[in-house]
Amino acid sequence: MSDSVVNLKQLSKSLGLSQTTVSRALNGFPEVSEKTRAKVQAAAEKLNYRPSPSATSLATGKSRIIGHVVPVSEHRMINPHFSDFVAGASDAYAEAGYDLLIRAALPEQEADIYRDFASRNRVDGVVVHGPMVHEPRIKLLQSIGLPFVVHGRAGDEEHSYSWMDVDNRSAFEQLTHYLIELGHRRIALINGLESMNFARRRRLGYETALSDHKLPVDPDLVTSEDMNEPYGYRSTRRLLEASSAPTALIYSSILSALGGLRAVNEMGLRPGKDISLATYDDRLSFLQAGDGAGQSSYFTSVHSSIQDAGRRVGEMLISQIKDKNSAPKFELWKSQMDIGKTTGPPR
Amino acid sequence: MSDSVVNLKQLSKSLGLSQTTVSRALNGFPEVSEKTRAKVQAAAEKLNYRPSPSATSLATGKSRIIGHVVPVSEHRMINPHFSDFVAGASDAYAEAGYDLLIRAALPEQEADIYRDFASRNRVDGVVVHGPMVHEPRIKLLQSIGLPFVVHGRAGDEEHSYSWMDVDNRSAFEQLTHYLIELGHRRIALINGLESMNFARRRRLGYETALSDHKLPVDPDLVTSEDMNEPYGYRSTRRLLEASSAPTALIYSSILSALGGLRAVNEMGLRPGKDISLATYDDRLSFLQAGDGAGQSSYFTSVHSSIQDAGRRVGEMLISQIKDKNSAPKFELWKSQMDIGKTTGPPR
DNA sequence: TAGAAAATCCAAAGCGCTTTGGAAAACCCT
DNA sequence: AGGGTTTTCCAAAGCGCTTTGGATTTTCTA
Repeated sequence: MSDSVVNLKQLSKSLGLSQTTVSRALNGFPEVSEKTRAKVQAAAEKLNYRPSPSATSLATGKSRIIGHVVPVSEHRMINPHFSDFVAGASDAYAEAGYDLLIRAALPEQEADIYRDFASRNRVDGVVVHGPMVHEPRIKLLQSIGLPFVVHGRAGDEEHSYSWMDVDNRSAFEQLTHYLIELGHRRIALINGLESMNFARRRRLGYETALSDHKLPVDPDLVTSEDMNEPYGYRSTRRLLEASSAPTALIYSSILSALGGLRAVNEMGLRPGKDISLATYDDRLSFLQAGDGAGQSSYFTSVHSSIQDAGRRVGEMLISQIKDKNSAPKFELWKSQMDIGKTTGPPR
Repeated sequence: MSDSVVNLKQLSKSLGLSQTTVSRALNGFPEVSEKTRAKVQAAAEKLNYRPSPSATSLATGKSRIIGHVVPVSEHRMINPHFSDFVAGASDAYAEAGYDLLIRAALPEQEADIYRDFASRNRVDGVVVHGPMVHEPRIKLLQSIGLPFVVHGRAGDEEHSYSWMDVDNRSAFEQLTHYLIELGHRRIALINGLESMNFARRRRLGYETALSDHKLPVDPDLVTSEDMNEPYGYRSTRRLLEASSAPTALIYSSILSALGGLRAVNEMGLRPGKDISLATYDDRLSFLQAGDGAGQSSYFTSVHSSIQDAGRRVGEMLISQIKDKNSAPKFELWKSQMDIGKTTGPPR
């Protein structure tokens, strides 16, 4: 309760012990008897002792901080998926006694920031967000020697670093497959930016399903942009107003799906009847029903919680930091399919 | 380019100067000649010198980190407005050489975290998010002596601390007023949690407008919950299916407005014709059109960019940290009204 | 019970920076 | 040129922790 600030020296003086012993007692070293350890812990509690992070960090070379650099594009668009991911990650960090540090950066500054992070150990490790098909950050971080876990995967060398990803390819294959079986022949894909690896994999899955059914791949039915609501609206309108409109649309994000839904409604089309909509769903918390109780979702979707992903990536990174020279770990999550009300046989 | 790590000692040895002089040269102290300062800076650049944050922090007692504690509710719902706010704030921080630290916490842990932050100066200041009507954090932070800026305001004592807020009350008064002038008599308010101060002010504005026009305030037309999409959907359906349904609805967030739109569409009502929808709009980046070019918005709304707010709050906090005993500063932003396509005279 | 082994503790040296309190050098004026 | 300023620099003492290398005490073994 007391807000007085005690440091190690004062604490050990009050105990009549050396700083060494007190430090060791508190940090669980074996060369201190359980009796004194208990005494020390009690005193620390009572005097409200909290070690200074900067002093600890200076002495150990560890900061107990995980870095996230968030790429700020020219449009200052912040990826809303980021907040859910971070919620999960910071949860894992808090449990392990780590803090989360964020630095906003233009893409071209990112490399320099990593160097800065590492050279003066401001952070003990970083999470790499949004890996591209060609991902220079991975080699950079490896050469710097800064521990990292990638959320997603880069296009190549999947075994030289740790990552956690969902099976985007099979998710989209499954979704497309389902629509084809319903009878759809012209299916559009409102994809994310295909410089991103996840988007490329999704497209691959989509095309695989089409090919499997001997259906043509029409490039006019695929769009690729930053996944937000207006993009979903805009591209849906454009596609549906074209001469040979698709009968089904697959969205790479529920945000663009919401935009698509708005467009469809505005055009007087009934989802699931006149037009079919399906989407990938990151289970963004602010779009989820609060109760969560078994009510089936509105959109037909494949889903996987990005918040859970954040937590898992955080855990993986921390365990990697603790055991520095452990082998890279990979985790590939399957996403769940969920039939909602927005799909049906074509008219 | 070189990844070698040089510290002050090595740098000063290579220059044939003392650590004192080099440190002073780099930190812009006047007691060093411009000639040596230039020499020092050149060498620092060449050797890629970066001061160690923990050492600096230990020596100065300043961490150059701003703390944000994000309250994690039981539902693990992360406020999506948070990501945009943080984008703006971290931008301001980056400019001033500060980093942003996030710690996830259950509401009951928050006080302890502030104490922890301050006692060992892990952070130099904090941003207080989501102030309640009664806000214990303010007194706590004042007693601890940790600099802070509130995003929003608490209900009382507005002059003892720094804050930045939008004029929620007049914004909602204006919106309600507009709907009344269009001819609406039964107007619903889909509000945020009214334990939050901003929601209370919004309701006040809404009620003021009604009273000004001698219209009754019907508690059945007001709902109060966490602002997300499903909430908007659910409450809209419920309200519109009731015996004496409103002809217009005002939403406290564009997320619930999107939910409301979904409900309305599903019921076969045309927004702006059969039913009027208006909303407060935080200009969340992922709902904004990428081009931004003068296209009028879809929703009738009052708006103010929460990202800009984040940047401003960040700036205010940093200036307060730099000038510790400056008087509290307040900023009240007016929000802009924008007539969209979702409102019209009642049927 | 003596001697060795194990358990327990400590003084002091860092970690990499800032800053105090001077000292030395350079400059300025009459 | 001599005195006082002003400028320029430095040695060393912290900041609050961890950790090395011993010293001291206790426990165990025969």
